[in-house]
Amino acid sequence: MPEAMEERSRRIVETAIELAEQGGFEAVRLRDVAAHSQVALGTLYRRFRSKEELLVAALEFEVTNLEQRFSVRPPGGESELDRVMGFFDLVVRGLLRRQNLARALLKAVSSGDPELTQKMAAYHFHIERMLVMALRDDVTRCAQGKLMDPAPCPRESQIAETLNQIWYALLMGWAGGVHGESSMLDKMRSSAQLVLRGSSPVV
Amino acid sequence: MPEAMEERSRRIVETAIELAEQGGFEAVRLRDVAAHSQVALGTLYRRFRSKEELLVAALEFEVTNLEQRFSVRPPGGESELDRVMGFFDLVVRGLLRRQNLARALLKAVSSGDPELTQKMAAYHFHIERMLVMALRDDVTRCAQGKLMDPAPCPRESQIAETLNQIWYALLMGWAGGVHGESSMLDKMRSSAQLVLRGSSPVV
DNA sequence: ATTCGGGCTGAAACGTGTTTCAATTGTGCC
DNA sequence: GGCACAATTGAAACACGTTTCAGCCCGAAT
Repeated sequence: MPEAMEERSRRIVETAIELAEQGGFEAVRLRDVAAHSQVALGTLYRRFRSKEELLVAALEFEVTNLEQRFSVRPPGGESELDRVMGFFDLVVRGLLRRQNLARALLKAVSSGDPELTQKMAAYHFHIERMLVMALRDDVTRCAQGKLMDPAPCPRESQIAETLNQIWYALLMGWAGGVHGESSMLDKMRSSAQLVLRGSSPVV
Repeated sequence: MPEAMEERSRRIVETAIELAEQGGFEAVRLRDVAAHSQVALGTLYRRFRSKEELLVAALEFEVTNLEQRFSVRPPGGESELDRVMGFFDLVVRGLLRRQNLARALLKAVSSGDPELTQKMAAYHFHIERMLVMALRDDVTRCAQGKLMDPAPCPRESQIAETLNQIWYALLMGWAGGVHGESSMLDKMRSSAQLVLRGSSPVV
């Protein structure tokens, strides 16, 4: 997780992740988090303004993780569609490994708290960056596997943004039990197909 | 407020809507709702299992409302894009009139509660039905302005589902303050353009 | 070493969603 | 009328996010 994070805060976030893995959003009881991370409740609240903010910090953590995996084994494939879907496959594998955590983070994200807007924007930025790279089949790295800014062209931005929106909605549906992971991927594939066809450079 | 709703329940939902209009999600304090609707807290909980369920009932109410407006003044326009955007304009006008309510309902919807899955599916069904009608430029009504099942073809279903997903994600962004209503509509338009281009029958 | 200030602690308190329960009320049935 | 049964009530209690506060600790400045 992100560069500058002090020991204590890190312990808190890690505890939150553990608890969320085990029992989801409700299992992240802040009293427990504080106790488990050997910190007073007041301290926890000094670092994180709310339960949601804590979980969003956990999300940052996990997104860094995803970027790592993405950069190590970038999705290959012949077509843009295949590569984009390769990315979503990667994400789903991560989700399935820790469903409780995933649902907890989604719930935190969708709390609608305007205080978290900025962090959410950053999150979307990361996802869209990976989508652009998958589109291009070109994963440019910096040091330590950190990803570079791909400087997307308008078409790429538009596609990535749209795919990200669709993906977000599908995740929400998955979290609520509307559909399972395979049907989620199916829907994503057909939507992506639509979007990519619609964006193909004028022939 | 669908057909069968008993007096007491209706009063409760209406109170919830009032309070949400005035102060958003947090202002809907169930004790207050109960008091305002002249009902004991226990009664409220007999009818609605949770705050979220109550607000989702309010959403049903509002969707019926929207369908009414939709059916009275269906969005016109030359192209599929124009008509679809006409629908979203309609929705946005409704949102803006009562932003607090809108945000409250969105928050309730995105609680991720699996108990609400069914109601959410119903909600999406209604939205997608209107989208299909907008695509066709053919709003078929039953009695009392109730909408008929348009029996969408696969292409229509696919488009409507995808547009609905994008719309949902944009709404969430709006609720969180990521973008204002005009930029939300802009984004919706460009995404819709993409989707519709991609779905145009093979030329 | 002393002092200062900020963060930490422990514990209590508050607000609100949710649950529980005994007593009451209303309603259909005999 | 009297009865059974379910819904309603009022009030209390519980759980957990959040706030508050008095006292303590520790490192920096003097």
